Amino acid sequence: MALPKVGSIGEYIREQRKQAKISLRQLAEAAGVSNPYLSQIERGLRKPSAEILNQIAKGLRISAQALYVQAGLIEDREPPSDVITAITADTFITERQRQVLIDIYESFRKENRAGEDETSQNTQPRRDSSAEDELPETAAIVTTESREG
Amino acid sequence: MALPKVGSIGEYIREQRKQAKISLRQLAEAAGVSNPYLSQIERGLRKPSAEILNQIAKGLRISAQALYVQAGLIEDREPPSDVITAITADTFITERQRQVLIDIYESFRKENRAGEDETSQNTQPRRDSSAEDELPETAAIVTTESREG
DNA sequence: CCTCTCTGCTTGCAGTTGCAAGCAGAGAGG
DNA sequence: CCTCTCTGCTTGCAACTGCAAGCAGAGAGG
Repeated sequence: MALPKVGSIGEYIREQRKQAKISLRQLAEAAGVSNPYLSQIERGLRKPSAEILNQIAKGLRISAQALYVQAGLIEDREPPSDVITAITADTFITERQRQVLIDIYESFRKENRAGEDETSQNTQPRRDSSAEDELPETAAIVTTESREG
Repeated sequence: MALPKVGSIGEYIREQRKQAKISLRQLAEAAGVSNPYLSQIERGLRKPSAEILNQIAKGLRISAQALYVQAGLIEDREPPSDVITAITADTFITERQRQVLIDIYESFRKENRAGEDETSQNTQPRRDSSAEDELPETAAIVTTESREG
């Protein structure tokens, strides 16, 4: 772990804690680490072990993975969409059906990407509700494609 | 990190080293850790940090992730083989879209189950070709459901 | 016999990790 | 004013981590 990373894991933790609106002591207790130590970690004075990071993640209710990434323990691997992988590997449906499912899935993601671009200009992203509004149109498009295909 | 896990990380490392047919000193050098320390790790006398595990993984030419899993730092994320599980866990699409995909997937499987019952009476299962014949009907049914839903 | 090289391990130690005890400041309530 | 509770931080210290120096055994070659 390079020193720059350690500095940023502390900042990251403090940032997450502030977002969660809890005090240092509250997080320390929730995480099961001492509050002075947590303070030192946040200020970059100490380099916590993976186990401590795990505990802090639990206290913050975020994934330990996220903290490991910030701490430089692992690389940030954007998982290739598990859905596509799963569909591709699935043996219970035919190749044609797999392709249909993948097309639908990608169509959904494309719509959500477009939806996110639009909502990013609003005050708050309204992800679920905007997707619900768009869903009927999406299904119609997919249906048309299936018939032509 | 529970103690049992530490014990097994050492055994795992020794095992991998034996498979690679290199001596403890050779691995230590390749990994950039001291050989006495590596010896202690292999025998479970010391609990190495994630950074040391990273170095050892490099020396062994295996993924650090594998060692982290053995050490209990992260969970072994088997890529979900189940399409439903993958869809459920996907954060790129909305809950509603997830449900739609799951419904389609289950519909496909249901049709394939019926198709398999018919083809099982034949000499050889002709899964792909029979599925292609059935696909137009399947798509029509799905389309109807989507519009009604 | 010897020396040399390799093997894995022992041991002492410096630096690091994580904690307990406690400090100082801010705010609330009597 | 006081006490109390909360806040984040300081500090001393025990235990741990990782290393350097070195040991002992095995095998090879002269």
